[in-house]
Order: sequence, then structure tokens, then C-alpha cells
Amino acid sequence: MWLSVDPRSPKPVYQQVVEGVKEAVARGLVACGDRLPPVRELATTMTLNHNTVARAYQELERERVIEVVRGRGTFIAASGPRPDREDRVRALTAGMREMLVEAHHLQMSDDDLLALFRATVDAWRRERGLVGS
Amino acid sequence: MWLSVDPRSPKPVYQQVVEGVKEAVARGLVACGDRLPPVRELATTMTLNHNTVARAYQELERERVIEVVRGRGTFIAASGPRPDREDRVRALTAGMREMLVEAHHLQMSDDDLLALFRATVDAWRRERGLVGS
Amino acid sequence: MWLSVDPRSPKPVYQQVVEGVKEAVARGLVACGDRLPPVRELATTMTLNHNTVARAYQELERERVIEVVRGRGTFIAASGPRPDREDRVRALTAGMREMLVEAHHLQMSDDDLLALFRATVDAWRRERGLVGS
Amino acid sequence: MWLSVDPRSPKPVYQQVVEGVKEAVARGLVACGDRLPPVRELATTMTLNHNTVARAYQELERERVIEVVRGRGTFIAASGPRPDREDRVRALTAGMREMLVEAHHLQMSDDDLLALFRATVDAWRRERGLVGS
DNA sequence: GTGGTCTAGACCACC
DNA sequence: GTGGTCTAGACCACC
Repeated sequence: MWLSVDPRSPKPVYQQVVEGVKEAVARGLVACGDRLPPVRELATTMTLNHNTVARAYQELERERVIEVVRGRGTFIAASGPRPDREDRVRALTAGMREMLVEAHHLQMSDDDLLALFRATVDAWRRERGLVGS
Repeated sequence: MWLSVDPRSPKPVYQQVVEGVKEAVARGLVACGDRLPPVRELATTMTLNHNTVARAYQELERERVIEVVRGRGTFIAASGPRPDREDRVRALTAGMREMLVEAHHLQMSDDDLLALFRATVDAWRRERGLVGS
Repeated sequence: MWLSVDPRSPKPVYQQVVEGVKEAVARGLVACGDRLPPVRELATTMTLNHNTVARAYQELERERVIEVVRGRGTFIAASGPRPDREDRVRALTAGMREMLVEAHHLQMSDDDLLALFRATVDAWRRERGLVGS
Repeated sequence: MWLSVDPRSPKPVYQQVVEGVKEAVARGLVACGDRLPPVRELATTMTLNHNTVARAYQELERERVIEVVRGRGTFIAASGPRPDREDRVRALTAGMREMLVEAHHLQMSDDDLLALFRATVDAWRRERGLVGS
């Protein structure tokens, strides 16, 4: 299974599920049209309550990552434009600024951070590449 | 004042204070040896509960960003190596991976994200430059 | 075919069928006496469960939009007065009030909403007009 | 209290709470900055579970109708632009088209419906007017 | 005190 | 079988 959750993390469990699914999509582990496990089945598999999984699925549907087909199941949606795209790009930039602050306190220069970012992107690409091959 | 807090933000107030101080340091607005306002004074100025400010100062001390000198006050610490540096760099990398996932769902390519990162670094440098001049 | 259904819609499928038939009547695409396809045939055509179609037909019969003649088939009914007319007009008014609330939150004035309503009626009339010509 | 819920309604309870608050805002019964009752207090008052009220508040926050101030309470937000405005206006238009279909089956002409709409807007305005006087 | 999260278990509509 | 809703009751972070 391409999904795991750490109950000790400060991050809410339902949100870890949300991010796990989004990461699987971004990695190409699941693709448009693929079926997700039923709420209660995933709950059992991951020893979570079905409400927790249901909440994650609802959030994913709201973000248009998945589509719920009544009585039949839940599927990965086609990717499309988001109405709140600008807000989210702004949040991305804000996150980058926080990283610059953090880097300073770790005595990394801006260029060190940029290098780390490039390295992380490369590692990400290599991992994705493994999927396709 | 180089510090501000948004009570409506989902980010805990004490953490906003922590990050605000760390950002001021990174920007060069305050430097090693500068004195911070006493807990109660800062609390009054920013209309916060003094417990909130105290908690922020404790966290900043734990991170060795500030030093509390009993009976004298609180001061910006000299920057030095951190014992938990590796953990924090790992956290930074994890954050970058989250950004890659988010970018995918905003239909930005890895290169788009890298470009945004470079642009953000440049903007940050320009702002810092203004301080020094 | 003048009927289509979106399985991903939050609206129940059987209700989409009900509304689809009622819309076709309102548009003049089908008229009193026209025959509807048998339940199983419509189910096959639209790749729906026959139970779903049957439920829609039952609802349409209850609303006296269609008439089921045993052994002969299903037909569009003559329009006539409804016993529950008052309830349904009340429901219509309630829906309009909900629209007024929604409009407020979209920063549309009552007059904006009225204008939108008028435009929608005009568009509807134009579409109907195309049918008659 | 300007809020009530019908447990027999097919509409989910949490959604009735959401709409109740939005209606109160649209009616001017509550205004920007007003405090809402705490989750558990409202739950007790309305004999609902606190989870149900919490869910309603979360939905209202997501729609930017209210703002949650950590540890202090929940307040009516200033009205501002919504990122999903277009989608919602489209939904409004779709609702109007459904009303046109329904009107046909109630043997109301388009003009009858328009008149009903105008009357409903007028009634709404009169009710709002009472608040200010 | 304030809202947020989670499990447990029941019930429901829809397909 | 499928997801959605609700109550009950516990625990938690934050202010």
C-alpha cells in the first residue's frame, strides 16, 4: 500500500491521509480513474476509524483530487484548474520565505538552500522515474 | 516595531512570535546582543496574554536564538552550530517535498516551482539589501 | 436522446432522471401522449441500474408527469392541476429566499439577482423558441 | 435566538446550521465582529452534538463567513470576494432553470414565476427593513 | 474556556 | 456495498 500514517505526528491523521493520497497522485502511483479503497476498508487496513477516513475523502473531493460516484466508490479525478489557485501559490511563496528564515538560523546561505532545493527536486524526479520504468 | 501577529491565522500565536523574532534576525533587523522587550511589556504592546509571549521566549531560548540573563533581560544570541541541525535540515527537505506535491496539484512543473523558488530568494535578497543600505 | 445523467453529481441519479424528463416536458421536447422507453431499455441505454430508472418512473407517476398503462407502456400525462400545488409553490418561494441569502454572500444586491433571474428566463425562452421553429 | 433546526428535514443538520448563520448575516441580524456562541454552548442550546456544531463552524470558516480566533471564540467575518464566486453564480443560474421547469409543471408561466420572484424579493426587503427600524 | 480531533457504534440514502 | 451523518464521550493544543 502506498499510504501510511504516523499517529504520533502532530499533523492530524485525516490530513496525513489527504497528503498521502495527493503525494501518490503526484508520484504517479495512482492515476486518473483509479479506484480508491472503500472508506471502511481503508479504515480497517490502516486501523483508523471510518469517520477519519471519510473526512479525508471529503477533503480530497473538495480539493477535486478525487471524485465520489454515489454507491459505486471513489476514484482519482482528472486534474484541472482550481478556483483558489492564486491563494495556494501565495501560500507556497510564504512557505519558501519561512524556509529562508530557517536556513539562516541553520547557518545555510541562500545559495546553500537553493542547492538543497535543486537536489531535492532531482531526487524527487529520480524517484518518479523509477515508477515509469 | 518589527513584529506583528495575526490572531485569525491558523498558526498558533506563540509560534508567530517565535517566527517573527527569527525572521527579524534573518533580515538583520536585530543583531547579536540586542535586547528584547520584557515579556510583560511585549505582551502589553501587542495585546497578547503574557503567557503566550513567555512561551514564545522559552521556545526561542530552547532554539538558542535568544539568551535570558537573569535579572538583566533577554538578548539576541550569537549564532552558532545547533545540536539538532541534521533533524532540522531533514525537516526542510520534507517541506520541499510537500511543495513538490502541492505544485503538481496546482499544475506547476518542477521547473516552474524551481523558478518560483529562485524568484522568492531574489525578492528576499533585495529586501535584505534595503536594510543594509 | 434528450436525457443525460452525471454519475459524479451530488444529486441522486434517480432524481436526475426525474428532472431530466420534467425538463424535456417543459421544453416541449416531449408532449402529452408520447411514449417513454421501457424501464429496462432506458436503463441499458444510459448504463444505469434498472432499479434506479424504476424509482424515477415511480416518482414521475406520483407527480402525475407520466402515466403507466399496464401492459401498454409509459406515457407523458396531460398537464393538469396538482393536489399539492400550494406546498410546491411554497417550496419554490423557499428556494428563492435561499438564493437571496446566497446572493448576499456573493455580494450581489437583490437587484443584481433579479437581473440575473430575468436574464435566465430570457435565455430559457430563447432556447424554447428554437424548438418550436 | 435567530437559529433553528428541523431534525426531520432531509437537509443535514450541520448544513441547516450553516445556512441559518448565513441567513442571519444576510438579514442583518448579526454583523461583522459579532461573536457566535461557543461550539459546546450552541450544541447544548440546540440539543445537538458538539461535533455537529463544530462541523458547521468549520464549513462557515471555510466559506469565510466567520473567523475563528484561537482560544477566544468565533466571530462574524467581514464580507469579501470569494475565490469560487463564478462557480457559485453558475450554480445560482442552474437553480433558476430548475425553478423554470418546476413552474411549468405547476402551470405557472415564466411571467408568473418572475412575478413570484419579485414578490419574494419585496417581502425579503420588507423583513430586512424591520430590523433597521 | 475555546475549538479541533479521534474512536465507537448506530442509522440512513443511494445504487 | 458505498459514502454520509449523527450522537456520545474522550483527549488535546492553545489562550
